[in-house]
Amino acid sequence: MSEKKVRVRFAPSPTGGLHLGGVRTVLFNYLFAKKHGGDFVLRIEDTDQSRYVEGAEKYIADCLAWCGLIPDESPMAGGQYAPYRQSERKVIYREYAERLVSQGHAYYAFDTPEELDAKRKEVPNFQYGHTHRSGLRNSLTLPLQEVETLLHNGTPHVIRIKMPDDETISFNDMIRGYVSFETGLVDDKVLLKADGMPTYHLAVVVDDYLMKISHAFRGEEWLPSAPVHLLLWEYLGWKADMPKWAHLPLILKPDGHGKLSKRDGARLGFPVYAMNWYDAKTEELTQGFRELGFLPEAFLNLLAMLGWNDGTGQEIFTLDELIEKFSIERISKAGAKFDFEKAKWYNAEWIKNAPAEKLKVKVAEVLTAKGVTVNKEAYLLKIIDVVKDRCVLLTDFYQQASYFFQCPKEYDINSVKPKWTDVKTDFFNQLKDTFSHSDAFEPADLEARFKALAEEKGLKLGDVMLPFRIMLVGGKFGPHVFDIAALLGEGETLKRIDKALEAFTAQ
RNA sequence: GGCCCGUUCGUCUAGGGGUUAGGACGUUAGAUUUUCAUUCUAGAAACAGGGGUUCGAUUCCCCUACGGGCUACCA
Repeated sequence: MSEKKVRVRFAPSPTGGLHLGGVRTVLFNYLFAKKHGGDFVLRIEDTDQSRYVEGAEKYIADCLAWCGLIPDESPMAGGQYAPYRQSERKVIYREYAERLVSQGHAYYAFDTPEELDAKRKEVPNFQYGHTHRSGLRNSLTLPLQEVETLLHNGTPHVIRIKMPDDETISFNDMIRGYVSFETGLVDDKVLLKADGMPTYHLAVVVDDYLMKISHAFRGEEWLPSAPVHLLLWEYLGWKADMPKWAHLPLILKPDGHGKLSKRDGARLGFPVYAMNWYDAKTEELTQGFRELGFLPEAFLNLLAMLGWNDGTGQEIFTLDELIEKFSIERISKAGAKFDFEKAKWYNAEWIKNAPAEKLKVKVAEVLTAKGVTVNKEAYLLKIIDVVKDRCVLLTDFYQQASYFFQCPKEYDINSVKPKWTDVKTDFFNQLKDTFSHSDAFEPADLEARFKALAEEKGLKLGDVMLPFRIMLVGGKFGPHVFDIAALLGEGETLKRIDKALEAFTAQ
């Protein structure tokens, strides 16, 4: 059993955008698989046709691609255990459901949803289980003849598992340790729906078996239905092949309580989905981490730290390091509240530590998207190096770098105009002359000339430094002014002084 | 309501029978930077409560409280 090849799966249902909790589940699956030389498969659980959303499947694949978590097998890439879309495996499930019925572990139930709704209203704490199933319309209560007639006539029905009245079922969760349940308290879950599609409960067991899944990671919200799955593995005769379970702690809302949801992002002003998600039905766009300006490396890094650490205090990890150091034993049990401030810190760290070469394509995209023309790569690289320390998000490069490519359109005029004097006008006019005599146009030389002139004019350095910055940048931010001037070059610097002077001295 | 899971600074967490309970984010105060950011230094800040077990519990056990999840022909 221990020689069994590691195979894990991420099994989302294509119902909308991919939540950060989902990406974390992918990550942990992926890390575990890669660490053990195993396979990572993507399986689409589209058994609920009413919830199917067009485009969601491609979106999920795109998210994984952006993150660099590429499945070894998937509906798109195919694989030995295809198909990987449950809707395309529909015929498979019925056979196993029927097998369970014939073995007495499951039964046909003919109650309509309406009847059950009524029952739930009428009976407090109603459960379709050993306490109530004897009073309902199913193959356990109806005469054999009638069941056969109903079936023969194509009467809509479901197949439900028959939970034992009084058994204790337990297992060893890789994260939580020993967990146990009383079967009498769990209801007879539907296995096969009236439309012939399996529910998650049946499909997950059948497919995990057929696809030889060795370890199953999923959110903690699945823990209560684990006994159903355990029983199914047993009844189907596959117990020896059952994957090891790992129920991941949930990602919670930063404020208040409960699972983090898409709505929280909108409410609190941060993304929850990996990438932008456009809902055609509601015409609603939900912003993603990618579009907000996160690096995929940072996104993965911060997700990994939500519920896992390597015990050393290290917080910045590359994907390769995560693969190397990942271990299930170090996953925490408690849910984690999502902290967007810390998320931004991770991104800032990744931007700060990335070589300009790695950032150039993304930065160029940010700038061009805003209408800034970027054509000289060597220049772009220098600019990135000089401003990346002040960017938290990739989109910050617009504000931090665009003035290197175009003259500021607006000036922080309030910071200069009230204190403007003719002496200053005079100073800057002469500065142009001094600067044009600088041979190299290097920061140190420019600074020396600037200082000498200020002294000559009897101006305090502080009185002209800030105006000079605003002339070149437009606002009170950016690297050292003389570095900026040098990067801009003589022509552009003089031009900007002129242009700003006009604005500063206008009535 | 029932069942299941959980509980160390505001947040993410390390630790684990005897510690000044450590780190990070955020925050506060300084230093550097004649802008902003980075960087650096310092500070405030936590073992939910009650019972056991023990010479000694934050650590082990039980209870309570609190939090979360599930309770669909959704996943």
